[in-house]
Amino acid sequence: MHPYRRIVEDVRRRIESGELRPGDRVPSARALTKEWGVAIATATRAHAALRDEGLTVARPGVGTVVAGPAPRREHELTRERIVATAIDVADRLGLAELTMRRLAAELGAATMSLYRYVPSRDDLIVAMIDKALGEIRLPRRHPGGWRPAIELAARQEWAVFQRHPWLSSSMSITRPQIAPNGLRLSEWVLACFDGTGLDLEERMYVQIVLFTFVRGVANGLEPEAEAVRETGLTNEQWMDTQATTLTEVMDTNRMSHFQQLTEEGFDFGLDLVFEFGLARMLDGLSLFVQARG
Amino acid sequence: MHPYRRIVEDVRRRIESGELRPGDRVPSARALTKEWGVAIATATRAHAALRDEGLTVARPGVGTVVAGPAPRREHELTRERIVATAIDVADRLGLAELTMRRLAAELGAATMSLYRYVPSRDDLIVAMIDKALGEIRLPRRHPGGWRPAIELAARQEWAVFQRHPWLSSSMSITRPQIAPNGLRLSEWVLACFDGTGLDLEERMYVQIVLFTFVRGVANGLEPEAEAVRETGLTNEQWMDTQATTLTEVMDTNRMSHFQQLTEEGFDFGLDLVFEFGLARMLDGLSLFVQARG
DNA sequence: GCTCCTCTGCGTACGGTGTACGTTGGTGTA
DNA sequence: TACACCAACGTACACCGTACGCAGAGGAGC
Repeated sequence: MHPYRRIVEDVRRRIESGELRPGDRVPSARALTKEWGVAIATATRAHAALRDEGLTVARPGVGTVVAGPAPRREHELTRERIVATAIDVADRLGLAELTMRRLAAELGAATMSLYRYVPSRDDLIVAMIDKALGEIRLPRRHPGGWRPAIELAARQEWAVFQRHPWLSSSMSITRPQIAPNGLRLSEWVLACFDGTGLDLEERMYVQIVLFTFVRGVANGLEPEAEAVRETGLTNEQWMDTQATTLTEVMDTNRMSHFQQLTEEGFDFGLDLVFEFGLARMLDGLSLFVQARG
Repeated sequence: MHPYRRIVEDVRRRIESGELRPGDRVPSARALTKEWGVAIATATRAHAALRDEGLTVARPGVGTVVAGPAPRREHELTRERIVATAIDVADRLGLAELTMRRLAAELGAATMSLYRYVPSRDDLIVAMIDKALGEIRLPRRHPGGWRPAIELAARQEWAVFQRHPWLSSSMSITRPQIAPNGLRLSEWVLACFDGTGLDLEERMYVQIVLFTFVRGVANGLEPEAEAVRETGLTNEQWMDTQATTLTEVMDTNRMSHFQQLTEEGFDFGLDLVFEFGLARMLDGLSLFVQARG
């Protein structure tokens, strides 16, 4: 048996026994020379044989690696892992606290290592946006006509914005970046109107207006979350602290309606604003679709 | 004649001749001792007499100043002037370029001088918001029923957002700060519905939803302006540069509607989005008001 | 065995930010 | 003369994003 064969069989055994799993690195050529006391040419030949048999894959600059879908290694630095962790940090601490240094610390890596996987902080945020939008799950077929369909889309969007308070403001700051999942969403809404009389341009306006509305309401989410983080106060408690300033302004300007409202007590909630606005919006769109149909 | 009297009469003459105007500083006590060769007690007595006669006002730490409404001095550092200049810079360069150092340079002052008049950059921005909202001019009476009235309000808001592209995103980032001019605006919209069946809480929802919509559309303004500043490209030209990425994504995901749309050419404009959305919104609100009336 | 190129990970340093703190030189007043 | 006050400002700090380049490990080919 050729010496390199012995190496191949040994590696195969270690793969089959589960000692080496997909994605793990097989000993490098130089390591094999030491381990088996062979020349590097032999080691290279073993690598080549392993590759020919489909057991391994050579990744230049990385090493020879066991083939197969690599089960994510725990602490491997990865664009995927970076983006996911960034979203987690932003969800917990707010987008302002998401600094490259903090993110690196969270990942247990050095700051500059991140830049191997992400061109800049801005690009990272775009990636975060896309991933967050990817959470939106829409059925393949549109249920029960256009109205329930786009209502479903709006509610899904709203849910994502609630889970990620930083999302809406990020989307308004960045130029409409090419987020594949954003396009997917748009496409779905455009398709809702198949069978109605709306042409594509009209559908596009509907889609933009609807999304703009949802995002607009969601813009109130981040400050709310941040204030709770910072002061530990709920929205209501904070309102109370501002009440004196508020009444002062109201008094000097004779704002009767406002005054009455605060006296009666007004439980303002973004959720209710969303519900109210969505209902009006859909009503308005209904009239438009009817007129075009 | 007592010596201090001579001083008083001299200052009076200089005020009446217009040599000293309201807001100007009368020579300090120490200056008078040198100028007239008198003791400081005499100079102080002169100051007291001037104050008693209502000609001047003593401002501790500043000096004795000619009474009357001070016509704004040209290069005097003032909260008013700081806020106005800040708005100007933000309009021209964008909010991100509005740094305390740049603002100070623009004002011909040292950076830290600004902090005498403004507690922090965030507070400055709140002041800017209020001042910008103050540009909105609404008639005392509401013209022709609630619908034209709130349409007018929405258009005024839209105009302000267009003049100040930074405004909408700033308002979404800061907590609903107590901006007197914002309250004034809200009050006006609330009053639009006098005579309809809407109670105050319902009006409040209408007001918030309408404003949220306008602000939401306006959120697209700043990135647009910034991109033009940065790259010198118009919105359309920029779209072209992204076209390749776009079509790539579209092709791999089979987005037929989107594809067709870009082939036909779609002239997307925030103005048109605003018009379309506003019309739908008002239609939707009409149904609501009718149902309540 | 040697050279060459690639790839990951990372340390250092730069130019920017908001702003805390303390100093300076003038003021009116007791 | 001593005191409290105030506008203006210079310096310094902590923190930010990130350009640049280095070290080390790997495979490929001669």
